[in-house]
Amino acid sequence: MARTAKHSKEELRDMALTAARAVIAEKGSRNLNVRAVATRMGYSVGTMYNIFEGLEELVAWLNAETLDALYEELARAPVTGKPETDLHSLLDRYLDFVTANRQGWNMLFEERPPEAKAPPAWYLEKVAQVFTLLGRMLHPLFAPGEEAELTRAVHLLWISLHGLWSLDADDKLFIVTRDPLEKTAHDMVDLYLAGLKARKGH
Amino acid sequence: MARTAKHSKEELRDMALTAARAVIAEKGSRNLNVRAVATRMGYSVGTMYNIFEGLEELVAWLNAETLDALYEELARAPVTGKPETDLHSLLDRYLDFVTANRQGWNMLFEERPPEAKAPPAWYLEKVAQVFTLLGRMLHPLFAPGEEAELTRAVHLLWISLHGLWSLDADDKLFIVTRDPLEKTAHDMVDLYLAGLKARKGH
DNA sequence: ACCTGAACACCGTTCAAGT
DNA sequence: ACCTGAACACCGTTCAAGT
Repeated sequence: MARTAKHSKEELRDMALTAARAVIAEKGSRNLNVRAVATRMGYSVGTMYNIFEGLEELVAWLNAETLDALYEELARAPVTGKPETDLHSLLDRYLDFVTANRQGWNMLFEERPPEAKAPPAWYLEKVAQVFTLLGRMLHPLFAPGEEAELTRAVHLLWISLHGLWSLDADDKLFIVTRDPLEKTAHDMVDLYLAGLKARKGH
Repeated sequence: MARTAKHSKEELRDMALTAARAVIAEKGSRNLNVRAVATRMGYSVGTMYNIFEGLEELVAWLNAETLDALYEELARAPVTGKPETDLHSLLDRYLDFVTANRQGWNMLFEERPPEAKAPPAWYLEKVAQVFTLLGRMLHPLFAPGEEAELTRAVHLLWISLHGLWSLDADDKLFIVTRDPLEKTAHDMVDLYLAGLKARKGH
């Protein structure tokens, strides 16, 4: 029943990713499994292991696509040079993206390598890109030569927002507050801006 | 081979929780499973379902114990009335606890109910308790009648720290920064305090 | 009433066998 | 070379059968 290769490996990978997204859309990311993807793309289980090292790699590819889409969305945010304006409009794009890509977004947080395994270089790069965006927006709040402080501020803000995303992805935000995600995100940025400006005054 | 009940249901539950902690200590929380716990406590698989509704309930009990131990540790933090001092010493207890209870701590973040299922009342209470502690410490920074603002500040700070805990639990903190958890936590609190004081100045 | 353990329904992954 | 699908090694959970 074997067939001659009708598709290149890249095509097969795309087919698998498309099939995976369909499965997720239908049954949720928790019910994503190798057999369902294989069936949907019209191949057998074994072929999945020809395309990917295993399920984890398939998920990694999905997450890479999600991160790319996110960055594209964020990079379109305007930079006026006014940190308040810029950060809030960046945040709005973040929030729009999260709303529009619920399942994919949640899957980013479900990634849990079995053992402490270093993430691939491309992953680190994608994260660094987002940091660069934030850094550009916070830049006016810092004097020349304060690059270390700027970097630090970006990291702290990112970690804080991560707390918010992560609670939201787990549907646990309501345990902390009844306020909507959007309001909480903007409040958090405001508090950070206040703290950073106070620091500048020194 | 059935035996007459030598243990009450409470005793069985304690035995199961102890066995579970032993399994976790040996093989990690990801390798916790019903069969391993049953074997270690000297009972059969079926008995586990006599004690608990399922694996998830066992994990919930473990997490409840962890949260209790955490609160006991935190509640011993001194309250001098100086927010800077108090918050940082609270943070130190947090960090000590996390270091001393790695596995249990991580498990708190792995909890992922299959469907959006409301957490039990006791869970909400335990979280609210921690908020109360934080609120007591931030209290001096707010004028009388600003209770809503105080509550808001507590929530935002808690969410931010959650971002830090959650990255650390996933062994992903190093992606953001090479600074140790402790330093980042204290820096975050400092930035918050700066923001809150700036607000007060208005 | 309590406990057992075989059995069921799933998984991810492997691999000998087919074309 | 590529693909298949049975088989393996695990899981969580159930339940008829034992005491």
